[in-house]
Amino acid sequence: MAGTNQPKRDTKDRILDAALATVAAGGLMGATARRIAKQGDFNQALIFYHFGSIEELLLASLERANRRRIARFEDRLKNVDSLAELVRIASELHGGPDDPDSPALAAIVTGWSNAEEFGRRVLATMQPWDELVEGAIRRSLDGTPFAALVPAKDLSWAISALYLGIEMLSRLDPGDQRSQRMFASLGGLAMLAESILNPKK
Amino acid sequence: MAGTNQPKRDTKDRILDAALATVAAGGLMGATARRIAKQGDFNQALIFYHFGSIEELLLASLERANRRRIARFEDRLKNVDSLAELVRIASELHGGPDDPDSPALAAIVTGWSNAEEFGRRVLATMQPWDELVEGAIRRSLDGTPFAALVPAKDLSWAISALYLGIEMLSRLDPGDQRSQRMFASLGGLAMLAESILNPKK
DNA sequence: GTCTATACTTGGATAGAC
DNA sequence: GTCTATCCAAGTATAGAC
Repeated sequence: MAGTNQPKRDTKDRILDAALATVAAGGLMGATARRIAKQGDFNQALIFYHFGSIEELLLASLERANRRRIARFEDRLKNVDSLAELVRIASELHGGPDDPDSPALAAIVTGWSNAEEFGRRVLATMQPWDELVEGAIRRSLDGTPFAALVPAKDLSWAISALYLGIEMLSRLDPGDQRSQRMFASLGGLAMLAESILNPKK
Repeated sequence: MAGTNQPKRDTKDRILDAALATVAAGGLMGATARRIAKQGDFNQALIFYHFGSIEELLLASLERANRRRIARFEDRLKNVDSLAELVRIASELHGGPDDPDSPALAAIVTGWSNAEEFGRRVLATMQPWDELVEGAIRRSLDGTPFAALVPAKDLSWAISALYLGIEMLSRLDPGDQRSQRMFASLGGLAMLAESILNPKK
């Protein structure tokens, strides 16, 4: 496959770029062969010639983008030795405006599209949970030093995110063993944290 | 709309049930009008008569299932006053075998299907991250009481889940303000936890 | 390797009988 | 309110010329 030279200037890369851009713009369901080809200004048939199918193309683009991100972050990650730093890296990874792949990666992994009407209504559905969790957090932290330091709203949002992520991951994972253990550990952690911070109870 | 009586025995409910079941089985992309109708053993045209479109049907089924879950849990949630209990509820919510809606809800929210070949490959893509994070956690917790109590593997899995959830939520959220603040709070939290547990640093 | 043209399939949605 | 039949659009994929 890696011949002596390329005829034009790596068409496969152009296709991969176009796939990512198309997913970023319209979500997974919007990433059709026709639209990807239009986005990258090449012929639709090339996708099948080079990748065989849309699924294969999507996976290939995910894998390439992921390799890039890992290459950019692994040195730092390998030397992290504080939780605060770890959170900072995740934050960069998430919000970095210099990485155009980010939305496409999330879309391929999570599978749903951009924040149109549909997205907003999905979000609205979750709001009552958010409020319930926020109240629970407030009551939980009441009287601990955490109450002043961590806004309950932010923490409840994080918990919503964590919960959704767990649903998603365990859905991709056939066995679903890890989520069970994870919840157990998390429960132990929460209990420990409370006994340290709020022994009065 | 709520007439004096129903002709057969609430067809709309049957359609909603079938939609949920179909999504649970084959993911969002597998939830086509024809398959939903086959699943519920009714006519395809009824979907459009009662709901107008597939999107509307999916949203309606999400909303109904969500209302049910909230009704079942809100009393307990309103009285939670410990983080450990909160985690326990989330765990029940996640793993409860008595709630058949769970996979469908997650699928509608997350948008991608069941753990076929595609899902496994998506998962495989994330494994290197998992390992990097696990290492970071081990080094972070080294020398603290947490090291013995919380398996780094479980914690790293939780962090992967949290991260994906954040990506997903902030994608649904047009403004994307909350994720910024959440990361800030989370960073502060991590720093605080470390200064308490490991003042030697 | 790249293009044009097109075959084939599936899916959303509607018309109109009952 | 439910059924049959069908239209139409969009999508994946392939054949074959260049």
